[in-house]
Amino acid sequence: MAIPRAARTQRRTRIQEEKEEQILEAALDVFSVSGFRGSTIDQIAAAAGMSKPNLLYYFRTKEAMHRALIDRVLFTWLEPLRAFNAEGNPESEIRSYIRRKLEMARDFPRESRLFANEVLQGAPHIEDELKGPLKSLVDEKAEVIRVWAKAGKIAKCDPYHLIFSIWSTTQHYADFDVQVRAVLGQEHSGAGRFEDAARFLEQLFVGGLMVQPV
Amino acid sequence: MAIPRAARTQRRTRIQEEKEEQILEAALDVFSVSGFRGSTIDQIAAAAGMSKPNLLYYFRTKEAMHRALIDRVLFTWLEPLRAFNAEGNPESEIRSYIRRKLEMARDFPRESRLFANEVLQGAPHIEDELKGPLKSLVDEKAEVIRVWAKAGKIAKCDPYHLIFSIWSTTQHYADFDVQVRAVLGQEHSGAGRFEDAARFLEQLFVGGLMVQPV
DNA sequence: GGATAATTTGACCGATTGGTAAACATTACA
DNA sequence: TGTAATGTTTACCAATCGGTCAAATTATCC
Repeated sequence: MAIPRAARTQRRTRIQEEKEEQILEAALDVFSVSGFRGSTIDQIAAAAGMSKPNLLYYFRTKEAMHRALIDRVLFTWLEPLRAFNAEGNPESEIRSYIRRKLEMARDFPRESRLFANEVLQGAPHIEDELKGPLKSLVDEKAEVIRVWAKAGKIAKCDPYHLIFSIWSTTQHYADFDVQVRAVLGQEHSGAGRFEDAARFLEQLFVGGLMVQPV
Repeated sequence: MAIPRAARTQRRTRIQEEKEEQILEAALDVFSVSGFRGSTIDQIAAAAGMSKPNLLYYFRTKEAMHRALIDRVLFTWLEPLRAFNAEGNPESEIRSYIRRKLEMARDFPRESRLFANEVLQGAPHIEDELKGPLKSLVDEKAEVIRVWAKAGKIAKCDPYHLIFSIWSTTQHYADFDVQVRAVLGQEHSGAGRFEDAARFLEQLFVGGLMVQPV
């Protein structure tokens, strides 16, 4: 007789590790495209190459899968911002933050779209994370930027909107990838677009922030 | 005997005008939050205050409703970019483009989210619009920017990525509104955030583009 | 190798999905 | 005011939805 997964307290089996990994990978594929409401368990089961009841043996509900996925991805997603260093040189910190965020957009577009879908639809499942851990982290880093501005190391500016603008410009290349490629056309849709974007964005932010405004 | 709407060629009735308006308004509410797949006809019918079959009398399928909505919204959505004027002063043109886009994010967030949902999910219904009318318009305006840069009126930069960055930063305040408010906290989530954003973005883009880079 | 626990499957459930049929009600117009 | 066209509703459909169950299968451990 099988014991429902959530009731177990024992150590996880090898099979459990593998299958849960498999499922979350498939779930990322599906949720990142269609959002929570638009995704079905059948789709995820098909993508994971297993039957629906089998999938539900590991995650008892669609919500549970989504939550596990969010939890797993959120931490790494905030890594670049966490690496933002108060002691560093402002210009190079901002440059490398942009670069890191762009690399994540390039290498983990599904993760970006997972959050984009979620936030776009009102963040019904991650409201707490936004108001809690995310806000705290941003508050902390905004304070760093504020101090830099006060010390004249960068232009006076609203640190929150600065962070928003770095988020939006970089994640744009993951979330709106289809549009970016449609507009650039086939000839400029290769991998090079990320380097072009990096060059432009560093120019924009360094130029826009490293001089005192009039 | 009722004639299915799509088969009619006659002039539209007063009732048709009103009801179709009502339906598209409700559809915008629903589609902009849940995307195409995640929205149901029942939700839209409820939001429009009419029965499902009644709604289906005016739009025969969910797809037809979505398409009508996209068609209606796309034109006005591109208005700010269309207003971008080659003869104008570069600085003030960029400033007013940012301002207009921000005003649209503030006043028409549902329209922004409708497109965001669609593009995020791979743009299955508007691929042609992206590769056709949208690309053409962007190509045209990118050429204007390129000429400005060549003439030394603004810094040398990739015009496409400049446009992308204006899109992303401004639309961010509509598409990711929940996140923006969560991070800013209650005290800074009032209407003033759009003015703060405008101030920051104008500073960023003018500072980043009006001086020649090193 | 056998007992036991973990895993997988097919058959199924009630609810919801997009959409239809036809009867009924209302409106526009002569 | 009569009537034909337009508009609305109730009842319904097959397909799909999230999820359950019990039986069958496989892995683990002594």
